[in-house]
Amino acid sequence: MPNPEKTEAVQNKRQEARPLDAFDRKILGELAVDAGLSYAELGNRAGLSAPAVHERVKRLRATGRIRGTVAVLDGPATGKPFLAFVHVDSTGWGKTQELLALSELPEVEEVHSVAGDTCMLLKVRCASSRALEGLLARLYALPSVKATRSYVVLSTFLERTPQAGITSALEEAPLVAPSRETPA
Amino acid sequence: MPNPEKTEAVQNKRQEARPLDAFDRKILGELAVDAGLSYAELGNRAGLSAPAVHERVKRLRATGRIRGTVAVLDGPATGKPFLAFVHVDSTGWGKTQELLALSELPEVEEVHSVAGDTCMLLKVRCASSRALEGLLARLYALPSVKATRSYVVLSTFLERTPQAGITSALEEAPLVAPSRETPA
DNA sequence: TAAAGGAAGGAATGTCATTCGGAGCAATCG
DNA sequence: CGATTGCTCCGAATGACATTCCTTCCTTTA
Repeated sequence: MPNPEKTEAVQNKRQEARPLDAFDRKILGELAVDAGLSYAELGNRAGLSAPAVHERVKRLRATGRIRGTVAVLDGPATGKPFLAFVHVDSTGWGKTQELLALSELPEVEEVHSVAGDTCMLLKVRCASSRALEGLLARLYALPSVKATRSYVVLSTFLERTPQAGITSALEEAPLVAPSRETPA
Repeated sequence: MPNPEKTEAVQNKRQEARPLDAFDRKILGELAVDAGLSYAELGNRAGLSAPAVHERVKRLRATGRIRGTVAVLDGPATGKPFLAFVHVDSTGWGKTQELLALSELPEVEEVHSVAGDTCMLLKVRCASSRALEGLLARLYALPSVKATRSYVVLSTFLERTPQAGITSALEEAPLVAPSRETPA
């Protein structure tokens, strides 16, 4: 019979207290750019053998670091050249259920609740300006939607999924004198 | 010697005048959700043999419909739990070169120029609020950046890459009477 | 110091991606 | 109207690669 306390400790170690060593981050960085790499090639780049990389990737998937592997489609080339960000101001709170229904549409790519002068932020990609109009019509059909502001994308300079790298320099050199809470 | 006119026609047919038949769209739809499917399984779902699917996928990649295959990383699980959309107001025009330099940072995931009351729209994901502050500091360090408005994401309800589906109903039922330009 | 857990490397095996050849079909041209 | 060309599909064969097993090494713990 396993010791429950120890089991929990091990699970914690597995699930959260594993701070992604350099090998993991290197593997994640490569896979975030090209998931079609073979484990052998991935091992070459990371300095590990193929089985070792396989083991780590399996763990990264199991622990949720890697959410999945997808093919990135080109919007214009697949018939949806219109990209827009839509800010939604809604009355009340918790009416998100209605907005989530819009997630069924393949045109809706992202739905976030945000802090700021707006409530919800949508990223939508559709076939034409008329389709965008139809989407806004559906938004306004929701009783809780008070107003929307659309930002139609003219040019996309960069668009990618989350990357593995972390720029530590961003956390240094604050605007004011550093507090003593986080000494070097 | 090939007929130039005919060659061009064929190339056009290959590069643009191929309107993605039902098989292609089905394949794209599946791969956009899970690129790890085997060609045999993909063939089952699309109603084709494995070599036929392989041929189509190769063509979809060659024609740019599929931009690549990537592993989707989980932001919080990989150490970057702070997601924000930053609107940038800049003076002048064509100063995007400076903004593109920020694309080097793995924290910057998207850079668009948009129509609306703002010029540029950035999607950034970073490790902490301090890192976000550091990123904004770098933005304001650019001489053309006049102001920014940040929308920090509180909850993400949906976040995915471009999908293959197109909701044709969105282009129907316009708000006003349909013009005679596009008769049924 | 001894023991145990975890991780990496090498080799073997199974699965799958990829290629090759042949057949059906449509459009085109004579 | 018939022949030909080009395209796409399928079945089989091959090769590469993912996946597993097992041994060894290292680190941690009692």
